[in-house]
Amino acid sequence: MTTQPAIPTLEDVATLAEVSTATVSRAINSPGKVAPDTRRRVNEAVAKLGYSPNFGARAMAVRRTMTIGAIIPTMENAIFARGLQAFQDELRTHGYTMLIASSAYRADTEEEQIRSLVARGADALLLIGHHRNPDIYKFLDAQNVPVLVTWAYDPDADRPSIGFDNKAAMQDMAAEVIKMGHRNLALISAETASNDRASARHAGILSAMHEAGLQPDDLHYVETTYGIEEGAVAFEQAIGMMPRPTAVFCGNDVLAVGALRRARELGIQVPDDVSIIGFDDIELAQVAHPALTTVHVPHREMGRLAGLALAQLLGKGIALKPVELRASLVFRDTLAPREN
Amino acid sequence: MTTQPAIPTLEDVATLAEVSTATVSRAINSPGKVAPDTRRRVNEAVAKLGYSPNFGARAMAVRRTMTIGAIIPTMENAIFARGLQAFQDELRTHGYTMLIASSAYRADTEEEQIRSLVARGADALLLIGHHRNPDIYKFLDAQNVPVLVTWAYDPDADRPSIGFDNKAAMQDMAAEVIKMGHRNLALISAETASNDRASARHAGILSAMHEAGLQPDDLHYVETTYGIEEGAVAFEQAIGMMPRPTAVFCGNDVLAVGALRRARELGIQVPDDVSIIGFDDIELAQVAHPALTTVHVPHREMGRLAGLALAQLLGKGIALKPVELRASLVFRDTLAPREN
DNA sequence: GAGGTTAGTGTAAGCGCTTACATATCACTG
DNA sequence: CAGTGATATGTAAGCGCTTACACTAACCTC
Repeated sequence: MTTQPAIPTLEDVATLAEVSTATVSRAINSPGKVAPDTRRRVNEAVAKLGYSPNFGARAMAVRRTMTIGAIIPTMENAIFARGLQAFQDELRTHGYTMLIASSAYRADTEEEQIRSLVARGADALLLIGHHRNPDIYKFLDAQNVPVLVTWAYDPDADRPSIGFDNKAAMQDMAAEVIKMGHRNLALISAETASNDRASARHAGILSAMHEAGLQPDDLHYVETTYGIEEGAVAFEQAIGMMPRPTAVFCGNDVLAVGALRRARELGIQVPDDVSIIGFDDIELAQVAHPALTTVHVPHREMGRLAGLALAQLLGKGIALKPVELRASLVFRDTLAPREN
Repeated sequence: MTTQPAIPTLEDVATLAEVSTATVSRAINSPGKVAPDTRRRVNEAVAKLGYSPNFGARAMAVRRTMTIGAIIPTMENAIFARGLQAFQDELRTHGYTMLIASSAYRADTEEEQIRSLVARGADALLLIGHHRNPDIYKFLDAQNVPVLVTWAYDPDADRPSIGFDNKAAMQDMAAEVIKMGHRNLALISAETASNDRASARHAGILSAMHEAGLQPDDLHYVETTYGIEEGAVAFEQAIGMMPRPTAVFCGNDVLAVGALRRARELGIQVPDDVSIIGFDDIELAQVAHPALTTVHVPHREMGRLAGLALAQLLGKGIALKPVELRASLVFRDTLAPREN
């Protein structure tokens, strides 16, 4: 059994290139400060040894990582994928790297992930939604890690957010649905325990109902975990309630697609027998058949602006400012007026 | 303007708790070695200061990170999400953390990501597919970072893989399709340039055709980038070729769903006018209408086994062994016999 | 040709942590 | 009660890197 060859370090490179470690460091990080010939020798040594700088050591010496952490509730089902992609692309143009973690919609896991990303030296964090344990915000302050909230917008929260008003968006949609004559409504909501967007969307419907003079009790409410199958099960439950709903709101498109499928399986016509409304406007919404009526979220714009804001904060010290984006209603084929 | 409060370090905790840094370190990492009373004092100091250990410094001192890197081609569309989730879950039970990066199906980006994860101290790497620049494998050897390949299986490759035989799986499916009477075939393939799974699937179809006495020329071939819309466009192209194909294979379910949609838009009946076959069996496949006939990939099992293998390698020095899993055919509603 | 730049390089301290080793206590044991 | 072992803690070196500062040599400038 041969002994492991040691992993090459800066010093090994320096020895091989016959220069000091300082020069190697400079050759790598600011090539302009080094004579061309020296640079060449260093590069050759790097290549020959298969040298890779130790990120941890570097981070320790310069005291920043050029890394920004993002924690999203889920990686499945692409709800956050598009926005994150834009976020990452934007960061990249500014020289930052994104580190990503997912919390499975659990507050305790999210907290763990926050601590882990901070430990890994994230220079800043992107978080989804405002609501979380105040202790963790205190911790972030102690660690001096700035936080930007997205997928939500609340100018009054103590952390800046770049996003849209979930409640207002859903309220607009609900108002339209009510205007079309629907009176018996249902909502299949994602779990609201640690998801302030879900509660806001719920509140939006209630608010629209209130404006239209409907009673909160007129809304059948089913709460379920995330997933297509879960949406299907919830739909079956909702459609069985009395009086039977003529319009079923879903907290997100994934649940809506599940609902749509189950409706088909039950022989219930959409939108003739029942209307189904989603939220998010992910790609799935267009592919579904019939194509889903939903609330369009400006994923890419949100991600891009968030990346820009954070890069500018870190790079130029420009403070984070709340930015409100508009969600819009997308009417496709799953919503129809209620004939009376 | 107040000056930034310094970020608390081990030493700050030590001072506050009136012990040495060594004791704090022990109190945190092996509480059993520290007197209960001391431990309490340390914990209080940690909480009070909002202390978080510096991961980089720790990694440097212990020379490992308990972190495993995974690089997947894409985060959109959830193809890899389920497998990765299982991978992560398994790693977690062994005390490892997963770091994830996506390469957008680009070889150069993947190489960058590999270097970045290695720099960050990944103790091992999970990679999709065997094929990549030999230099990068050399680099990984120099850095002494073990690699496990997945989503593919090739016992003859010089790196161990845990996955399935893409060619054989697609060949099985193609044989069935041919047996059903289809003679005019088309394949909408993902880009094969840096995607050995895509080429293997292509090869599988050709192989089945060969067995059945068909000519390779009888397969219309369209290559496209990843995405639902891309699948739709490619389908329109494929269906216009002469002789008109009666069965269209797709390199993955995402392309297949796009094809399905375009077929509907063009008024082409599936499976009466044309059969459409996917690959992967992601959730989307069941939701599509008609439900997609596809090749089921054992995502979860693959992820779990990969995680286990890596954890055992790192923890107990158990060498990685290639493991072949079986992909299976799932017949749903988009494939029908060809009436002659 | 003395004085002043500038470019290129080296020396060494220090980033925050772990851990081998040394030391100090204390409770037994025979 | 000297000797032993267990338990708890401290001291200090070292992990791989960056960078302030110091130094040298070459090149101007007047």
